[in-house]
Amino acid sequence: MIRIKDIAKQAGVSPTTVSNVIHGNYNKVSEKTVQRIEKLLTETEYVPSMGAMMLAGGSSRIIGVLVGEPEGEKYGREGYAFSNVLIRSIESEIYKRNYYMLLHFTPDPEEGIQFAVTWNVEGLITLGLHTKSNTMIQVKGKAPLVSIDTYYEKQGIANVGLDDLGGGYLMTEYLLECGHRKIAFLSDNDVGVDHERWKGVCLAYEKRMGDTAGVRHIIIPGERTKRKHFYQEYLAQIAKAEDALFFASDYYAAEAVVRLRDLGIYVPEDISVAGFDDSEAARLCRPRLTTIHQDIVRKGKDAVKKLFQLIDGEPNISVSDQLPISLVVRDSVKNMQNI
Amino acid sequence: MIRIKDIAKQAGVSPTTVSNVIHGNYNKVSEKTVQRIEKLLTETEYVPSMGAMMLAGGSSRIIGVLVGEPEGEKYGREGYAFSNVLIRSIESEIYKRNYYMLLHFTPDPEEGIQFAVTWNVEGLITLGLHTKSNTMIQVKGKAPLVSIDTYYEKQGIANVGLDDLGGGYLMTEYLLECGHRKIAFLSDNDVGVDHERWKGVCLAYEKRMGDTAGVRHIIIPGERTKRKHFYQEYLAQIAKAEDALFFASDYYAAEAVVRLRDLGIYVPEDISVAGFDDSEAARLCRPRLTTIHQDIVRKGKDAVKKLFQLIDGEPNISVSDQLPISLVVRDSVKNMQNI
DNA sequence: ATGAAAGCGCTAACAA
DNA sequence: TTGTTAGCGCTTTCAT
Repeated sequence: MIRIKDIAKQAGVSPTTVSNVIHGNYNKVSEKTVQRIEKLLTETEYVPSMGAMMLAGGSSRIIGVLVGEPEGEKYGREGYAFSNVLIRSIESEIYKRNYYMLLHFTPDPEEGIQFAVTWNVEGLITLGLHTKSNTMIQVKGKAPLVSIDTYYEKQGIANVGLDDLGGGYLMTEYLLECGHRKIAFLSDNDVGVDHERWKGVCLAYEKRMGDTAGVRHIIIPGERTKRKHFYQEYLAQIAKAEDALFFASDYYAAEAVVRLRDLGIYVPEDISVAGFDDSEAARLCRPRLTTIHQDIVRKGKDAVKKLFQLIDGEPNISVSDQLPISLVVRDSVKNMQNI
Repeated sequence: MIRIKDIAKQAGVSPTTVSNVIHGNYNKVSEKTVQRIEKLLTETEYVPSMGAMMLAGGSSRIIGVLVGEPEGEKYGREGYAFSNVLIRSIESEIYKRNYYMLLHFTPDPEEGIQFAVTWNVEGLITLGLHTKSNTMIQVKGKAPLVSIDTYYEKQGIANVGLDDLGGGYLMTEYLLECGHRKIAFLSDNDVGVDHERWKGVCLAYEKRMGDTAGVRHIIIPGERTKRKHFYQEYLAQIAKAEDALFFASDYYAAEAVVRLRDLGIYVPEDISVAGFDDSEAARLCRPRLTTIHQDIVRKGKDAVKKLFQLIDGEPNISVSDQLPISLVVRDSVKNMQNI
């Protein structure tokens, strides 16, 4: 391993000068020395020792990314494609800034804090953690924190999320336009993101119909096999009672389309189905899913961007971003008006 | 931040003693002191400074995980569910051993090496990297390396993979049993994993039929929209020419089922389709996919296990592991014998 | 069983 | 513009 000291000796200068060149403090070093040292740096394939940097400078160049798994095996193991795209996007943005991503999966905030302190992370991004957990990390940890898709009572923690309420609203508005009156919103919980979407559903329905009598929220099991049993017991009667089923994710919607078909109920002829996310599942499903589009890659990018604004101490940072959503009309919702 | 020095002062001992307690060198410290110090350690919520450890001890407790993206947008963005499950499994195993996972996405071996050296990683796991890239990292990097799903000309680099050849063999054997004679194997490349699977196809076919005249390998585009165009142009005629289509992944198989249906070709009535992986897509597809099962979580676990065997310098480590596969019969392959 | 002291590679305050 | 120096928190030899 080649050290700054070695470079300094070869160049006949002091370590400080080399350090200055490395960090681009060109105003402190003469043109010539810069060139000479930079040449040596590449020739010798100098690589910094992060341990020493962490110790001496107090800067680790590490961004910790904490991923919770609130619902355990939610979506079955492979429904996590969502977080995978997000993680790729986040890592790519972090790396671009010459930082590194230390990734840990845990729902436990204490574990998260310890993780962050141990590595002296310069910032933290969390996803899939509860409101409380994020708050605890924010309070006890000293690193800047940006959460993704979390809602807070009082503003205060930086978050990048979605216009979830708007998504629920937009889809419901569309379903109503298509003539559907009995609408069920199905999700595996009623907090945070899904709660907002449900609020959007109610809002749109009430605006158009004057009340929320025709709409209901059905909580389905997050665990795959439990959900399967739930559907075996209730799906037929749910389908009978509703005009349209609006799911909180495309994955759930695609799965339901298949389960309905197994029951001899066809989408959209017998019942309409809508999803959320505009994921691959929506395009692969037949009928192709009408859904709400969101840009996951951008979510990751924006989270990293906001985190670095926080790290750089920029003023006037918006605490909470709500990325836009849009309606994607495909084939899973029947337009009753055209009949 | 509380340091060893602080603990030492409070306990009235030297830093050395505290360090010994932390590292479980109990033979060097008296029973009493151990207890007193351990109590202090938890009370004060002592957290080690990794920077100092890296610098002083030379051990980073970091495992680098390198993920390549050889095919760019292969599978569309969200088909990466596979690597997501793997990454979770790997991280969990690493963390259990009190190590940490630094994750970086890059197809470039040079970048990977620099990454590893910068952080002085104690070991490296790679997935989705080319044979050459892994070899380069092995040669130039000094950290132990375990690759996943890579094949090498000469043995030498530790790898955890699958019995891919066996998988191709098993499925083809089954397709033949079902009476299919014209079989196409479809994948987006012909190296490594997919090449082995194809070899298995040929082997099984030749064993049963005496030659490989009825079997062919079709390379489909890895990029989603290109694949779409490819199918628009050729899928109908491919379907006409074959009895069964055996895809290198469930994702591709599920997608093809849908595209075929769009063309009015029904699975399995008009043509049989088989997948590989036994992923969520296989269960969600209708008809449910007949496929080859593999245990991705175990793949991750085994890779980490092997890496630590390497790190610990254990003797007699198998260089290359091939995890078992099994045939999962569902509904996408028609049994012609029963008609 | 315990402690003193040197040093890992780097940064940053201060001097020159 | 360049150099000197004193740590950062920890491990590790070597004394005691």
